[in-house]
Amino acid sequence: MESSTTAQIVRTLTQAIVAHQLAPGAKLVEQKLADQFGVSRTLVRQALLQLSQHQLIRLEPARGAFVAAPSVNEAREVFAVRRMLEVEMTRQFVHHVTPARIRALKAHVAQEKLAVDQGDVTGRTALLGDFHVRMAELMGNDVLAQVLGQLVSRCALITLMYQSDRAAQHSHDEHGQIIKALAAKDEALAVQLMQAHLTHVEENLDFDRVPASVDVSTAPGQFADEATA
Amino acid sequence: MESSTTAQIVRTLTQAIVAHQLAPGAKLVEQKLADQFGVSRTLVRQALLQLSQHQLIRLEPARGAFVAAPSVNEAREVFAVRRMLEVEMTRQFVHHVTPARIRALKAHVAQEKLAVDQGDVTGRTALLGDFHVRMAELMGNDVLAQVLGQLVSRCALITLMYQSDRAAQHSHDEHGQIIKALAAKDEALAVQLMQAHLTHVEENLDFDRVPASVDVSTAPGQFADEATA
DNA sequence: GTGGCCAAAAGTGTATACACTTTAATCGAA
DNA sequence: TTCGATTAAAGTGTATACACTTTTGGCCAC
Repeated sequence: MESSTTAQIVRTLTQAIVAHQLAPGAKLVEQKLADQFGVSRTLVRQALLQLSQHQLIRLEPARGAFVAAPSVNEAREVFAVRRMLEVEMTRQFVHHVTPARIRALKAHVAQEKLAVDQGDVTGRTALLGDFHVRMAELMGNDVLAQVLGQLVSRCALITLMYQSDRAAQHSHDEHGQIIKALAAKDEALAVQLMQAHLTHVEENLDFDRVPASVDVSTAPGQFADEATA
Repeated sequence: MESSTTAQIVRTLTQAIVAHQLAPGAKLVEQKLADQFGVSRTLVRQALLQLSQHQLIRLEPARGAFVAAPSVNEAREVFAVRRMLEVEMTRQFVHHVTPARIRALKAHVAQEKLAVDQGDVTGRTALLGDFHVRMAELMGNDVLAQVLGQLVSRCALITLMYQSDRAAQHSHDEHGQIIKALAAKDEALAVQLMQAHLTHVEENLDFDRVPASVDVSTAPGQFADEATA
């Protein structure tokens, strides 16, 4: 279950950040994290360094690590890049459709449905993002999957900062439609649906909502206390 | 000139790797690097961690750091992703052309010409790659520039491993043509040229050449001795 | 009260120390 | 000689120590 301890810390913190157990802007104090994980600051620092490269935290010299609070502008840029990649990915996917791949996507969307229906915000957000990464993996391009994975992580943070609540179900539905178009090998439709899907996700972000307004106290996770800084 | 020491080490090592002063597969021993840079292993380890995330080195647990030797398959994947991004980027660039931007690109290509004419392999490779990153920057999408920057770094390593010598001039020429098409706001032509350009770069890679055959001893750089391991 | 200065506390940045793993070298037996 | 085992050397992984920076809290002057 655990690979290199550092990787485990990165995973845990990533989840905590993406799930908003750690609020954007919250400070991450090395010694406190070290105590929580039962390791020395050395490993925590390694983890923080990686998280900063994933753009999930900001590292200010001599001041510390702070959970990233992506700007509206940055959000738009991330989505622009995703559109570039995913529209083309969808186009190519149509020509590499196999029954097994369609099955894999359907299985994934089934998981999404579970999370959405149960109101599992954390799992839901992760799964909705992973759908896109899964497509990349199924196309057999690991580099694409990796790049997309990074972008989707950043989107998760952005989404949770700005997304209005009812958008999840909508995203889930659109994934289903996309799969149908892929299965039918309808390139034009699939591309158009993916394009629209990404646009919807972006448009549904409510950039007027003040980021700081997200309520942390309702998520009594492992790190809730940390987020109050 | 130097920001955080670690970043400086990353830059220096990146250059050394991309310029083949450190041969693919060469082992990087932490203490030796620490001595060379006049710092402790702590900072070297931070740098190595970052380089591994950039896919420029492989980090094998308890065994050490080794300069990456990208496989043919990985090379193709990287180029596939670049094509996805850059074709679309080119398409959009046409609609955002300004005289200043065209001038900036021309200035860059002028630098390329200098490096190519002088036979400056290191500078040449860096500049030929940076052309694409520059386009992203000029479009004002920092996220795109960052993602592309990573991919281009990996390409530099790949290119230097596999690229036949005469390809640099060709790439340089194609950059010039692309700029012309952009200046003329000819979307179809610009896209087609970029598409062709990336295909050429990829096709010109000679995957039959044994990677280990690159000659390190002719590059008497700061780290030439390291590369013999 | 308010603003600014000084000192103590908290926290980060880097180096060092030490345990553990891998690698190599040496020696003995077949 | 060659193979295998044993042991020393080299190297990595993690913790700790300590210097330096930032933050905080209190005190005094105004």
